[in-house]
Parts: sequence; structure tokens; C-alpha cells
Amino acid sequence: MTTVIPIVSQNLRAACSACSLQELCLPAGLASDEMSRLDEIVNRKRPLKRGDYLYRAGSTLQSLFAVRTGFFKSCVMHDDGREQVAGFHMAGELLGMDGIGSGKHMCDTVSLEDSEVCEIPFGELEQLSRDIPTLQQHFHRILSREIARDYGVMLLLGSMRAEERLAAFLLNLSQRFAARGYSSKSFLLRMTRNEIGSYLGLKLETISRALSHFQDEGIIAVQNKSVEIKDADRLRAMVGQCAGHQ
Amino acid sequence: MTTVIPIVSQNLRAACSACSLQELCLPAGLASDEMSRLDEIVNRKRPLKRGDYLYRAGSTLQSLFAVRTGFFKSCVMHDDGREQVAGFHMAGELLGMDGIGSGKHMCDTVSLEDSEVCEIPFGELEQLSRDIPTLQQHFHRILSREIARDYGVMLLLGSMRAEERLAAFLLNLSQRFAARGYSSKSFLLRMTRNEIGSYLGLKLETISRALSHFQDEGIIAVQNKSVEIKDADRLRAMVGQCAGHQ
DNA sequence: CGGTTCGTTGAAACCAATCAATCCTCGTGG
DNA sequence: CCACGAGGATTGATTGGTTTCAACGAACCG
Repeated sequence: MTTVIPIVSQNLRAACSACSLQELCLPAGLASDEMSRLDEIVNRKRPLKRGDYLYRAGSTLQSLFAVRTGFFKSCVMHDDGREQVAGFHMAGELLGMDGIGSGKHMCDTVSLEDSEVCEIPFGELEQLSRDIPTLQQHFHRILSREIARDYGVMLLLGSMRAEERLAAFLLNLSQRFAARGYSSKSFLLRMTRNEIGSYLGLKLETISRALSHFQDEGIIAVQNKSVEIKDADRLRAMVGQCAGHQ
Repeated sequence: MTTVIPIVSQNLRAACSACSLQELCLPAGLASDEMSRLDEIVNRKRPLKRGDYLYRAGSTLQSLFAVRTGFFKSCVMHDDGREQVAGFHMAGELLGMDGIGSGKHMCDTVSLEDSEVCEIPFGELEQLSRDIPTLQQHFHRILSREIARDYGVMLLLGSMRAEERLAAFLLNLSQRFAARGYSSKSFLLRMTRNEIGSYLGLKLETISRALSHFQDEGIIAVQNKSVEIKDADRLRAMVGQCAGHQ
């Protein structure tokens, strides 16, 4: 429930230049002097407990956030109270970009485990990206990739059936873990079945059934939150040839 | 089928400063001297016939495009050939932003009626937005609004039922026509039932049935491509209180 | 005018939601 | 340490909305 957490200005902080997420994150591709200028505007190491809100829908956008460690979900809310998970976010990803247009955050973003983020004041980022073309270009790429990702989700929600969606979801998670140096075969689901269902436009029972079915088929092994991918090829085969094209 | 159309450099062109879409489009908020600098990089009045591709998925992104007149759809394609409409675009909207991340367009964008676009070379736009903070900020807002729009579509695809989706779609079109000075009550659907269905994650038969049902209820009047909204309130009421929450 | 694409409508099949019961897991406090 | 409770997960039976299949009608274009 804690919403606002004081930002501890860490002088012994790990700088972007020393951060292992450098290549995934905002500073990717910057020269070292450019990176140190970015370092100056970033407030590092804001810690969040599981369940803490990073920001809430409707609040004024002042900063973007980069995930340093941990796991987040973003939820959009409909007028009538229906809520949907719009995305899950892990280390190196930039959060808050949906709020730039209106100056207000469009979604709630919540920590799903104890996490740390870097806070990047947006006004200063705009200023700096005028001086550093590489930063400007990379920021544009990050914004654009979010749009491209959303197109992928639209394709998933609009034209895949239940088990196909889940297969695509698991493969996506697997890839992202791999890109961060974790195992692509074996990982923990940080979110509940209900949250997976919300993201995939399905009910939690459907997720549960599909996971059980994959397990029966020997494609994965599931136990609670832990998933092991035993046959990635068959998982890939499920995406896109699930007989009926809806 | 025509893909590449030579760009006619028009000197007698209508400049941004004279364009009625100014407030909706990229130059919104610019001072007149700033606008004329933008004018210099924009190639105006590229005409397209119905069915022409503005760009194709996989082609190199060189420019963004602003719709001057006409109507477009963007289609994302799945590996297996399944195709989905990711958006419909009308006057004043900026196209091509999904391709900045990879340098290649992620979708096909096709003219649904004879149209005209302004071409904005992306490299020059980035250069100019470093010099003109207002332009930079507005461009960021446009990118972000596209993300926010996508979140809305995800909500629609993930948690609304068929008639609710269609109601939301009609209201969205209505609003966008109104913002451009056209009637919000009566307009033409530039796209086929199949394309509407693809966008909404439904089959064309479902669209047809839902339209007929709305008409039976006296909410709208449809005849082929022409739609008249007779009871916008009931249409609004349908979105978000369609009993079952999926 | 003839062919093709697009749209409408009906009946049946099917997939995922809903309703419901039970079990598991984990954190908490006695 | 164990009992307890609450939230999360699994599984089954049933319902219902949307797709699918099919046939027909209307509009459009060469």
C-alpha cells in the first residue's frame, strides 16, 4: 500500500557505467562521457517492496523509471472498474512512457517482488537528449519498441486461441530471461495465474488448465510458480499453427 | 499493388502553416518561424490511390508520414500468415512510428481510399527536434499517445465482448471524425466488415450480426458503408456495462 | 452483364467462461 | 511448533457467446 517512498540519494551508488544492464537499458550505445552526464540526472536505487506502487494511474508524470532488479506489472483500468494487465516488466526495461502524452500516468505500475528502480526525471532527460544525439535516438527506439511490442500483444489477443497465447507468453518470458543471463529453460512465474490470464485476455481457470495440459503433453513441467520448458520446439510449434485460426 | 510512387516536389505546396490539420498534426504548438523550418524538411502531397501501399512490413524506415487526406489501415502479420489490422488512420495522424526501433517497418500500411500524405524524413526530424524543444516534446507526446492508444486496444481485445467492442469502435470513429470537423453522427465506414473484425479480434459475420442488432434496437442505422448514430448515449452505455465481464 | 467481392442470415459446433467444490501453500498468531 | 485462515491453484460440469459452415443476396467493376 505504500505509495511514496523517499528517494535515497546514494553517493556510493552504482553508476550506469558500472551497471550490468547497461546494454539493455537507456544508456545503451553511449560513449563514457555521455554516460556520465546521464548518470548525473538519474536517481538511483529506489527500493520497493512487493505490492508497492511505483506510480498510479492519474498521477502526474515527473519521471520515467528503469527497472534495476525485480519484477513489475502495469494495469490499465476501465471506467467501470474492469482492470487488465497491460504488461510485465523486468530488469533493464523503461517504465512510464505511456504517460508522456497527457502528462499523467495511464496505468498503475506495481512491484510483484522486492525491486529496485532508477528514477529518470523526464524533463532533464528531454534536455539531455537534445545535447546527446545518441541518447535521443536510443530513447526514440525504446519508445518505438514499446509500440511494436504492443502490436504483438494485439496480434496475440486478437487472433490466437487460449493455448497459443500461453505458449507465446512462456516463450516471450523465456527469451527475456535469457537476454538477462538467466536460464531460458527454467524460471519462476512472478505473477499469479489470475494476472497471466488478465494479460492474455483469459480467465485464471483457463491458464491453469492450459498449463496442466502442456505438462501432460510433456512440453513443460510446472509446479506452482516454477516452470521448466522441456520442449521449446513444440512450444514454438504451438504458436501459429494451432489449427483453428479463431 | 503499386508500391513506390515518385515524390512530386511541389513548390506551390500548401505549407504546414497553411494546413487545416496543423493543430492535430506534428507542428501543433510551434511558433511560426519554427513551423517554417519544419516545412523545409517535409515533402508534401504524395498521392496514393485506394489499395496502394504507403510502406510494407520489412522495408527500411526512412520517413514518417502524416495523413493529409484519406484513410489508411495498418496490418501486422504473423509468421504463419495470419494478418491483423492494428489500426485505422485518418487526417492529421502520424504513421510509421512502430518502425523506429528496428529501422524497419513492422506493418503494412495501405490506403483505403484515395489519399494524400506528407513525408517527413526521420533523420531530419530527429535533427530538427534537437533544435526545437517544442517539436521534440510534441513528437514525444505523439509517440506516447500511440502507446496509450494501444493500451486501450489491448483493454478492448482482452476484456470486452463482441458488441461492446463494436460500440467502442463506433464511438472512437465518431469522436475522431468530430475532431476533424466532420459529423459525429453520420459517417462512412471506409473499411470492410472483415477489416473491422480483424481489428476487433472478431469474425466478419459477428460484425455484421452486431451491426444488425444495433439497428434493430434503434441505436444506429446502417446501410452498407454508411452509419448513422441515432442514440449515442445507449452506445456509450453498452461500453463497460455489457453484463458479463468476459 | 457476368463475375467477383462483400454482406447478411441461419444452424450447428466448439472453445472458453462460469459456477462450484476441493486442495495446496504460505504467512500468522496462538 | 502447530493450527488456522486466506488467497491461490486445480479440476469438473455446465453454460453461453462466437466461430464455423453454408447458402443466398447485394453491390461493384471491368
